[in-house]
Amino acid sequence: MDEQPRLMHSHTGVGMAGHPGLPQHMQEGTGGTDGDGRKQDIGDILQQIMTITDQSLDEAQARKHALNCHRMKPALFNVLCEIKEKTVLSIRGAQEEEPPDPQLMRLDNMLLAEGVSGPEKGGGSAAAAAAAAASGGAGADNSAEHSDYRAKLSQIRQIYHTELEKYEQACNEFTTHVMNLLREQSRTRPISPKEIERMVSIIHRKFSSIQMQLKQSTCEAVMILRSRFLDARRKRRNFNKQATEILNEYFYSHLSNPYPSEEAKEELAKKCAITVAQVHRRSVSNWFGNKRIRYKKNIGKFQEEANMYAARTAVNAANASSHGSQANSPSTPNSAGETGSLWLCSAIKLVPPLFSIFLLSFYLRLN
DNA sequence: TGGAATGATTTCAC
DNA sequence: GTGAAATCATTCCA
Repeated sequence: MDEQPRLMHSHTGVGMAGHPGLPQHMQEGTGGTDGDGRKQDIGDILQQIMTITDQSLDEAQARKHALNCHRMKPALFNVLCEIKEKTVLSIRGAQEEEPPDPQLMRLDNMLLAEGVSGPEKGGGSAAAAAAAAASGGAGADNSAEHSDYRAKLSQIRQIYHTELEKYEQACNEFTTHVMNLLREQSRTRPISPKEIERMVSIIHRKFSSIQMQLKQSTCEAVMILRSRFLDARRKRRNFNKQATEILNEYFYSHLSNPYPSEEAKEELAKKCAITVAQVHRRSVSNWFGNKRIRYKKNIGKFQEEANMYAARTAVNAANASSHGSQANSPSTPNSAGETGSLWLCSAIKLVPPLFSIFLLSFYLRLN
C-alpha cells in the first residue's frame, strides 16, 4: 500500500453516473479518450476486487500486490473513502446527538447541592445548615458534630476529585492512543476525521459511564453521611436520671390528668435542662406522650414507681404546707379535672380487676 | 450480644 | 394543633 497516510477529507464533488460515491476528480475528462481509458481502468480494478475472494490465497496475494501498484489505486482509495463517508457515517451521525442523561443530571445537581462538586464552600454548608435547623439551634456539641460532618464531607469531596482527575487523565491518554492507532491504520484503510471524532466520542461516552458510577457512589456516600449525622432519631439521648425524676414526679403527682400545659412543659424543660437534641417543650410532650401510652398499656408494671412518687409527693406537700408555701411543681391548668378523671378511668379499663380496685382506692386517696 | 427501655417520628382521628 | 397509638432507631444493661 501507499506509504502516505490517507486520512479522508471531505469532498463536495458530485458522484459519477452509476457510482454515486465517485467524486468529481474521477469524472474529469470523461468526454475524451483519456477519460475512456480511466473508466476502463477503474472497471478493471473493480472487477479484480470483486473476484479476488474467488481466487486462491496465492493468486489473491499476487492480485493484491498488483492492485497496490496500480496507477489508479489512489483514486480508487478516495472513491472508497467517499462512499464510506456518505453511507456509514451519515447513518450513524444521526444517532450521535443524544439528549443529556437525566440520571447524570440528577447526580450532578445533587453533588453540586451537597458541595461535593463545584466550588468549595466550607464543605456542604447547606447540609450543615439543615443539620442545625433539624437540631433546633446550634449547641456547642452540635457545632462539634457539624465540623466532624464537614470534615468527612471534605474527605468525600477530595476522593471524588482525585478519582475524577484519574478518570479524565486515563480518558485523555486512551483517546490519544486510539487516535494515534487510527492515524496509523489510515495508511491501510479509509478513515475520515469524522470517524476519528466519532470514535473519540464513543470513548468519552464509555468513560462518562464510569464517571457516572463514581458520581453514584459519591452520592451514596454523602447520603450515608447525612443520615449518620443529620437523622434526628440518631441524635436521641436519654434524659439523665435527674430529668427523668422531675418528669416522673410531675407525671405521678398529676396522674389524674397528666397533661401539662405549655407553661408547665416549658418549666419542666427548664428544670430538666433539656436542650441540644431534645428540643424543649416538644421533648417534654414526647416524654409525656410516651409515658401516658406506656403507663396505660402496663399499669401493673408502673405501679411500684407510681407508689414511690406518690409517697414522695405527699412528703413534699406536707413539708410545703408546714412551711406555708405552695408545692414547687409546675402548675397544670385543669389537674384532677373531668378530663383527668376520664383519662384515669380509661386507663383503669385496661388493667385486671384487682388492680383496678387498688388503683381506684389510690385515686380516691389522692383526691 | 440480645432484649428491654426509651426518645422521636409518623399516622390517624378529633 | 393535639393526643393516641404504632413504629422506628438508639441506648442501656444483664
